[in-house]
Formats: sequence, C-alpha cells, structure tokens
Amino acid sequence: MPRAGLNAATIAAAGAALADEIGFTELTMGRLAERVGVRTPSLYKHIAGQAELNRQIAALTLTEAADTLGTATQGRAGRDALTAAARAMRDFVLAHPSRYAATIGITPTGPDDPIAVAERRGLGPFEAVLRGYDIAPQEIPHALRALRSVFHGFATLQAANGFQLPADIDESFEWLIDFVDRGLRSASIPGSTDHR
Amino acid sequence: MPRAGLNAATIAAAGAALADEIGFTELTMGRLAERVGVRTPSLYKHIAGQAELNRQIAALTLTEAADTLGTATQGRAGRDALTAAARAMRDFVLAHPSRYAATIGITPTGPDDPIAVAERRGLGPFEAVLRGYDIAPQEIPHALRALRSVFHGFATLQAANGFQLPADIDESFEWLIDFVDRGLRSASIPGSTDHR
DNA sequence: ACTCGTTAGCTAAACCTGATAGCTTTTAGC
DNA sequence: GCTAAAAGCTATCAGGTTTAGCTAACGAGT
Repeated sequence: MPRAGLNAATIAAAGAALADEIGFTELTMGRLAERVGVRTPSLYKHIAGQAELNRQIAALTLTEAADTLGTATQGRAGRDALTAAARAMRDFVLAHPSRYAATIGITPTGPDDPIAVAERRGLGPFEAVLRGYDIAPQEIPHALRALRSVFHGFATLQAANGFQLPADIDESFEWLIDFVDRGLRSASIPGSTDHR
Repeated sequence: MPRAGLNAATIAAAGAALADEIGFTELTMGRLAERVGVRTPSLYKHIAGQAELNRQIAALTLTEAADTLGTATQGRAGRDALTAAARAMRDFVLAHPSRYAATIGITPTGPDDPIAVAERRGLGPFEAVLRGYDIAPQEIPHALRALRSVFHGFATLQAANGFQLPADIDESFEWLIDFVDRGLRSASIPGSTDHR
C-alpha cells in the first residue's frame, strides 16, 4: 500500500470540494477518506477530528472569499466598488454554499487564528468600499457590520431557498444594492444619525 | 407504566426549550426522550425522526417569532414600527439562539408547509413597516427581502459570535436601524432607483 | 363492568459515524 | 543498508439514530 501523499491542507481542500458536491451535512469522515483514497482512521494522522476539519475548511473558504472580493473591487470606487463587492460575495456563496456554511458559527481561538486573519482580510474590500462614501471615522465599524449583515443575510437566505415571493431574485438584489448605496450616501447628512 | 400524554406538538416544544438550554448541536433524541420522561424509541411514535423534529421546532419558532413581531409593531408606524420590529426580532434571536438556529437552512416542501405559512406570516409586520414609507407598489417585494436580509443577517452573525471588531454591538444595531430608515426614506426619490 | 382494537410505551438490536489503540509498512536521512 | 518517524492499516469502542416486535394502557361500544 503506497502512501497517498496527504496533509492537512489537501484534506481540507478535498473536504471543501466534497461538501459543495454532496452538501455540508453529508460530509463525513468516511466519505472524505474514500474521496482521498484512504481508510477513515488514516485521516486522523493529519487532522485532529471533524471539528478541526471544519475549521480548516472555514479558513480556506474565508481566505478564498477574501481574495475573490479583493480582486472584484480592485480599481473600483464608490458605488461601482459596492456593486462589484456585493455581486462577488453573492456569486461566491451561491457557487459554494456548503463551503460557506462551514464558516458560520466558527469562533476564532485568538487574533492569530488563520480564521481571524482571513476574516480581517475579508473586511478590507468593504472598508475600501466605505472610503468611497463620506462616513464619519467612528461610524466605520458600524457601517462595516451593516454591509456584512446585508449581504450575508441575502446570500444565505437565497442559498437556503428562503425567498418564496414570486418577484425576481436578481432584481431584488440589484434593488438591495441601490438601497445600501442610498443608505450610505445619506449617512453623513447631519441630523440623520441622532437615533434614540 | 402510565402514559406520558405526549404528541408531536409537546415534543417539539420540549425540544425547542431543551435546545435553548443546552445548545442546538447538543440536542439528541436520547436527551429529549429523557426530558419528556420516556425512552428514546418512544419518540418515534410521534415524530418521524430528527429531521422531522427539526422542522417542527422550526415551524414552532417561526410562528412564535411572527407573533412577537406582530405584537411589537402593533399600533406603531414608520420609523417607530421599524425600530420596534428590528429590536423585537433581535431580542427574540438572542433569547432563543438555538431555537432560531433550527430555522436556518430549512427549506419548505411547498407553499402549504407550516414553515412556509409561518414565514409568510412573519412578513406581515414588515409589510406594515413599509406602509409607513413611500415605496412604489412594485418595489414592495424587493424592500421586504431587503428588510429580511438585513435583520436576519445581523441576528445570525451576532448569534454566531461573528462580530469581532471592538465596537459595541448594540450601537451597531441602532446604527443599522438608522441606515435602513434612511435607505427606505429615500427609496421613492425619483432617479434614485435607476440602477445599472 | 367487560371486551376489544388502537396506540403509546418498552426492550433488543441493527446500523452508522466518530474516534482511539496498536500493529505494519513505507519513506527520508544518515 | 539501517533506523526512526510518520502514514497507512485492521480491530474495536462509544455514542447516536432508527426499526422490529412485544406488552400494557386507554377509549369506545355493548
């Protein structure tokens, strides 16, 4: 029995691909082992267990998503950048729903955790988007969370087939981008932020 | 051995409560059986299996959430209604994180599925909110999806501990409400919706 | 009150998945 | 070539879900 030449990274990559094929909940150590050509217990020579596999897939996915977002917004600004980031994010989630699902509910162990690093990197493109709008510096974190919430929410709802109304989903998404653009443009108007 | 007087509804309710106590992933048929005072296989006399239990909990939760939202927005309009709906939704998710987690990733089997019914009922309060803004009728479905995406996204991310920035989360939420309010208020301004 | 069919409970057991232990073989470095 | 580390294997255990089949409780009708 020759060796398969595995390591944590190749196993995580295979796991991510397999999850996208058969669904996140259907991803088992047994199926993953079969996919990479070894018996189940052999996986544990490289990865501590299912939780660790999950984390590795999440880190891989977040890095991948950050790259995609960065490339999409490269050289764009303002509304163009917003549109590009929004579409790139949604396309990514719809193309890799299970991979994305693996990133939900994961908490980084610390600031040096690859997951935390990738998450921060993924925020970069959104920060760049915000620079095209006139947001007060102390409001940037709030605006970032708003952007994440909006697009994460839409993408996950669509991926979960959660939109039941007859209206066209792509149209709704373009409407959403407009909606966000308007909200951001009026963010710096005096008096519009004195809530409570 | 006297009968326990169980049925699908009481089991689902017990499952929802137990999930909130010990966490959604810790909810097993064995623990649920212990909670309601029977042996594990007895549960299958009332509920087809874990998937069905999950759906029942989801339906229960969505109905409950719809009621809460309805009550919260009762007698309010415009920005007041928006604020009330947003806070009620987030409070609900934070109070019952596991119950809410059971609703994520569930796809209704059809328009008559109790889950689909409850989802539509949950849209009611948001439709009422939109009536307080000057939205063109053909844009209502888009605006509804936007509201769902925003608040579902924020609640999901917060429940998953997804916000890592040092900024205060409650402040971010109030900022988000302002943000949505501004986006909705400017929705009917001519020329602001000619995207692309 | 008695009978009888239905059904909710039980035990036993099959099956699947995650994980560990311990042995064997490959492989890299000397 | 030898040797130690690492990667594969089989065997096995510990849960967890689910089904099969039995028994006792319950409600309806007489």
